[in-house]
Amino acid sequence: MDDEKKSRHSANVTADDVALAAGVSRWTVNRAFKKAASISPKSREKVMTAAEALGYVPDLRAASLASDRSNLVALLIDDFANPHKLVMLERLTRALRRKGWDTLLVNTLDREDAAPAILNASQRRVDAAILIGIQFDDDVLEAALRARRFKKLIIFARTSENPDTISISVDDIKATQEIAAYVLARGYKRPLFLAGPRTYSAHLLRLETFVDSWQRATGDTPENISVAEYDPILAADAAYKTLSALPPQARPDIIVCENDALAIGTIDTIRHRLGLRVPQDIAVIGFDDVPQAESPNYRLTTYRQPLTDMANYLVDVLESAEDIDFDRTFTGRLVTRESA
Amino acid sequence: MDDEKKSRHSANVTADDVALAAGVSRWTVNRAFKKAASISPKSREKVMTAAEALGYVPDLRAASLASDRSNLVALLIDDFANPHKLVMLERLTRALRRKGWDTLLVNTLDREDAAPAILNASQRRVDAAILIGIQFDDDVLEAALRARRFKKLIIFARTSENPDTISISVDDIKATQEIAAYVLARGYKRPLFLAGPRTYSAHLLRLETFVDSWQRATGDTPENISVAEYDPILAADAAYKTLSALPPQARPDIIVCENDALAIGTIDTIRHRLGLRVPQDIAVIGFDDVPQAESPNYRLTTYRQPLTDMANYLVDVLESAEDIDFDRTFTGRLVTRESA
DNA sequence: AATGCTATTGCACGCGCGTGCAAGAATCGG
DNA sequence: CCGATTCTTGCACGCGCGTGCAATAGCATT
Repeated sequence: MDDEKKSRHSANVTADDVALAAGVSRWTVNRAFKKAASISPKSREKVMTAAEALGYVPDLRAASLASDRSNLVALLIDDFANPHKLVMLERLTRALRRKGWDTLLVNTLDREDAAPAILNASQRRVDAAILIGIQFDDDVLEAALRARRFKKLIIFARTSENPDTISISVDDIKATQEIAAYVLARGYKRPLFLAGPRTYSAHLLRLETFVDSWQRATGDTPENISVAEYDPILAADAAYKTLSALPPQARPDIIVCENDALAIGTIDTIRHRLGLRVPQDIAVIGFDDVPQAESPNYRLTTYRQPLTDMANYLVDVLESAEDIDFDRTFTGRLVTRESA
Repeated sequence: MDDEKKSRHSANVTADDVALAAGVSRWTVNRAFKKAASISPKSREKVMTAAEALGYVPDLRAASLASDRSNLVALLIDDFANPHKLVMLERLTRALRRKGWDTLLVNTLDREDAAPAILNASQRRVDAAILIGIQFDDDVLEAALRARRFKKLIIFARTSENPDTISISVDDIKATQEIAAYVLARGYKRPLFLAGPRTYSAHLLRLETFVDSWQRATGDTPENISVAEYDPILAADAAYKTLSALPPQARPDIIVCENDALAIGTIDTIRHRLGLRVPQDIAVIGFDDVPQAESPNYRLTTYRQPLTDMANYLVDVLESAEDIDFDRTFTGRLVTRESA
């Protein structure tokens, strides 16, 4: 109709149009779209029908600009090899969306692009950044902190000693102690710990805790090996190399893996390349409880993190305004299946 | 300093502040941040140093609002079980970011929340929506189309007959014919096709093509079974049920799977639950070439989609303004390993 | 019917930047 | 050294909505 006023932009229907159609002011229109607004049921109804007819929905960019609150978080991820990340993405996006938050997915795998990507997210004025990657401690984390626009920087499912950071994770020490106790109780004698990259101190926690617990209980120091990435293929190779070099009587009777990705690669290797049985010849324990762990072909004993609770807590943290110390660890549980 | 004018909002440093510090106008400041802007090297430098000192970066929300171009795409995904999706996320986010696009991750797994989530993305005025899920044909796709704000609706790595949609995918027919020819050439006699959900017509393409090709070449009609989801666990169960019911001489000598997730579950079952060898007793072929396929434990023969090319093409589509028919299929290649 | 109170509504101003054009500065040939 | 070009720069106006307060309408009470 009046396409004069629609100057440059492709005739967007705006709150003004709806206001005109509904016979109210623009502000009433926008109020109709907020749940906790003071508006009479009548006018809300009028507005809504008019809006429906015109195909109007509020523009979140403008809302964000005006309110200085974007309801957007950046999800930084640098690990696309571990299927468990997919589970985390699902849980996080779901929990966030439930409370009206949107998720900007930022790929920081390529270290060159990581800093620009983070900067870019900050230019979208995200309200927080969530890290669910691996190698964040160094450059990436620093870049994220330097782009000082993140009101909150949350490390999810990993501990971090950085004080500028909110860490939401499972209690690794408690978890690993539980695993060690289980291994002991089941009568295993020669555990081997298969760890991920050793570069970052936080990653050593499970390894150290396991070694400590075992030493304390038995006096023996368990062997351990580590791989450069959390990759089942690398785990498979590392396990093969170690195990095939050992005479049968010197073989570990259980391999405790830092996570399920490593555990699955290990099981595959034990069976196919070494021709041994799991758990009869060598048992395996993982960590995370990925979907595959439940498969009849793995039946992996593993430690499940309460991801949903953690995600919900994360959203609570986002919503709360105070600037207190939000760090929190959760307790998961050992899921015992047939692999150990 | 002058915190009077910073009224409600937490003293954001804006282009005006930088302009003041650099002794230029606000417009010059913003020009300095666009690569293709007419600005003298001198003033750009002045602006940049001032910006650096003040910690200024342009606000993309405001830019988007003013220009009616968000440089944001919504990535709709409803499948978090297949690790291949993680690879797709990596490739897509990388290709997009390279050209200045950001990615909004929208979880449409929960059918209840799918429509609101899509609506919400449209309220962020994303420039396009990309679907990389599975069950999109019906409600979700319709919801996406109904939220008529997506300038482009792209179906990635899957064909779609919907005319309002841009489909970027691998040529399934060609690919499956190549697989069928390979199976034939390797001398297999009794193939079994393991398919995914049958609900959506597009998914039947590989199955139908394989059956057709095989019939044409041999006169025989291959058996086929299907599972309700692309889930290795379901595939494992289905394969077990079918194979264990068959006497050895009636067993298929090769199982052609609609994708790698199914193939991996199948291999696990053949080995562990049936105690048979791959490929000597039963060979297996997949589709996608997930990272696991390369593992020494699987060595899966599979069909690799040129994901990077496809992602780059997708970005090209986003950048081009014309409203032509962008549908395009790519040709991948059969990666032969030891599983078949 | 007047009064007092609360539930609704309207509005001025601002959020930070892009567009398109016009004014000003720099450059060049003769 | 001057007028003609070409670069740079500045600016009015608008993008669509939120905030906080003032104005108004609605309602029950006496």
